[in-house]
Amino acid sequence: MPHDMFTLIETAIKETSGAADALLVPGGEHADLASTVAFSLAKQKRQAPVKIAQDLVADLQKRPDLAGIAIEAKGPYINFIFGNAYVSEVLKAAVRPGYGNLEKKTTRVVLEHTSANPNGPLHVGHIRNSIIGDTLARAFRKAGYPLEVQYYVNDMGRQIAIVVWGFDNLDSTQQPGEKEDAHIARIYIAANREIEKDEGITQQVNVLMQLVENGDPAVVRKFRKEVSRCLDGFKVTLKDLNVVHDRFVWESDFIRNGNTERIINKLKRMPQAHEDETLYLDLSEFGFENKYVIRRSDGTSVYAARDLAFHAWKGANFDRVIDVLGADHKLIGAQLQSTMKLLGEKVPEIVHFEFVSLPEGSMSTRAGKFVSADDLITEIRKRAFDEVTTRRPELDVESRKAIAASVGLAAIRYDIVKVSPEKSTVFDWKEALDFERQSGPYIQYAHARACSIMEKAGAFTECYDLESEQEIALAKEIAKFPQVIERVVVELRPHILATYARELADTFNTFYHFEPVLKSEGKIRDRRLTLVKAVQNTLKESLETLGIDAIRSM
RNA sequence: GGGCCUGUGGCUUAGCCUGGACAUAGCGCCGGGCUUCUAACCCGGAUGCCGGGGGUUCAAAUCCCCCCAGGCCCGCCA
Repeated sequence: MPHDMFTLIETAIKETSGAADALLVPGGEHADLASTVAFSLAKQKRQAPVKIAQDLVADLQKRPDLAGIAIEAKGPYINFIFGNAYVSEVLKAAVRPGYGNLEKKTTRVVLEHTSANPNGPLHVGHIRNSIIGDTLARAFRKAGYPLEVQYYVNDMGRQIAIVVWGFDNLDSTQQPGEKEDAHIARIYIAANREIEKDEGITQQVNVLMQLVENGDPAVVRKFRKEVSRCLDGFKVTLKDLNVVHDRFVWESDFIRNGNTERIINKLKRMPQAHEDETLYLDLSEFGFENKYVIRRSDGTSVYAARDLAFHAWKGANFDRVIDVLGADHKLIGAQLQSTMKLLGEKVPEIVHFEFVSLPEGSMSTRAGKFVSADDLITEIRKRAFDEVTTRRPELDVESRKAIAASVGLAAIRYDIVKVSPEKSTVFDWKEALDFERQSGPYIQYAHARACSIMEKAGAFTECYDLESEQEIALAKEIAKFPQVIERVVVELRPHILATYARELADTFNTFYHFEPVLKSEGKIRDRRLTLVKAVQNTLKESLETLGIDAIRSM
C-alpha cells in the first residue's frame, strides 16, 4: 500500500511536470512525501522554483487519482500528505497476525553465519556475526523467502590440529563444571604456549593435518570428537541467544566426497592456474596482487580449496548464496567471488561486519584474550534479575527469572544489531549491561504497555477512523513496517529494523502519554484501542524478527 | 608501501549508496512530570565549522579529489 502511494505520486508528477525524475524525498515533519522537482525544472522553464511548485500543485490537485492526498506547495517544495483512507487501510492490515509478511517468493536462499572455528567458546566478536546473521534470516523468512541457515564447521584447520595435539600431549582433563568449548579453549591456549617454546611441535601438527586429509581413521575420529564437543558448547550459547541454524555442514565432508579434488582439477586447467610446488591462481586481472594458493606443497588442500567446493555445492542447491563474514575475510571473500566467477559458478553475496575489539586491543582465542558470550549472558541475566526484582517484587522467583532471561537477551541482541555493520566497535561491559538506555528492553517495555492496555480493555469494536495528530502519526509509523522488512533484505542491513523498532516505540510512548485510551469513551476509545492493538502487533512482529521475545509483561 | 572500512555535540549513534526544507536518537548535564492505561517512561533546555582542505551543484553530512587519524587485510592460517 505505501509503496503504491510512492509509485502513484511519482507517476503523477512525471506526467504533470514532464520531468524525467519525480525527485521524491521523505517529507520529514512537513509531509509524508515531498518532491524537489521544482528546483530541477527552474533552469529549463526559466521560472523561479517557487512559482513552478505553485503551478504544479494546482495541476496535481485536479487529478482524480490523487484525490485522497493533500497536496500543497511550501516554497519550492511540493508536499504530499496521505489522507484518512490510507490510514484506515494501514490499520486494518496492522491488526492482523503476521503483519509485515511479504509476498511468498520462490527464490531459495542459503544463509551462512557464525561458522566460528571450534577451538574455543564463542566470544563477543563471534556473536556479532550470529546476531546479524540470525536477524537477516528472520527478515528473509518474513519477506517470504524459503531459507536454509547453515553453520560451516571448520573441522580440518591447523587450529583443530593444535587442539588435537594438545589433547594427545598435555594434561587435558576436563575440570568439574567446565563447559566443553571452554575446556577446548584451555587446551588450545596451552598447546599454543608449547608451540612457542618448541618449534618441533609444528611438525607434529603438520603430520596430523596430513593424516586427517588422507582420512586416517584414528586421527579423523579424534578431530571429529573434539570438534563435536566444541560444537555442543556453541549450541548452548546459540540457543541462549535465540540463534537458529538449520544445518551444520562439515568442511571435511568436501574432502571425503571428492568435491574438493574435483574443483582443484577444474582449477588446474584454468589459464590463471600456476603449478610449482604449490597450486595457485593468479587473480591479478581482478586486482589481487597475492597468489591465491589452492594446494600446499605437501599435497594437502588449504581452506580456500574446500571453501570453493562448499560454495559450489551451495550454488548448485540454492538460488542465492549469502555469507555473513567478519571484515578480516574481505580479501579472501573477494578472491572467492572472483574465482567462482571464473569457474562459471554462482557468486556468493557477502555481508561483512567490522571488528569488535576490547579496550585493551584485539580479541584472540589463541592468547586467551576474549570476553566469552557465555560470560556476557550470565552477567546480563544477573543484572536483569536484580532489575526485575526491584520493579516487580510481587512476582515469584521463576517469573522474575523468565523475564530476566528475555530482557537480557533483548539487551544483548539489540545492543549488537543496532549498530551499522561497517562500524567497528569496542566492547564495553558497562554499556553492554545497561538496558535502561536506548535498548531492546525499552522496546519490549513499550510492547508490554500495549499488552497491558489490551488486557484491561476487554471486548471492543475495531474502528479504523483516526482523528488526532498523535493517532495519525502513530498509524503512519506503523505503516512503514513492511517497507522496513523489504529494505533489510534488499540492503542486507538488519540494523535498519533495529532503528525502526525503536522509533515505533518512541512514537507509541509519546501517544501513550498524551492520549488516554482506557479512559476515553465510545468511538474514541474504540479507535484508540484498535490503534494500540496495531502497535502491539507491529512491535511484536518487529521484536520477533529481531530475535527478541515479545513478552507481555515486565 | 598497497587495498578495504570508519571519523557526526563530552561519550555512543541514525542519516551517506539514491544530494534538497531548522542533522536522528540515546547517555551525561540543567529544569519539569507518578492519588491518572506499567516512570525500563514522558515533556522542555543547553551543547554540532557533520575529521581538515579543495572541487562539482541553484543546493553537499551525503558526490569527486587531496590530506590527517583509527580499525581490518595483504600466509603453503582459517
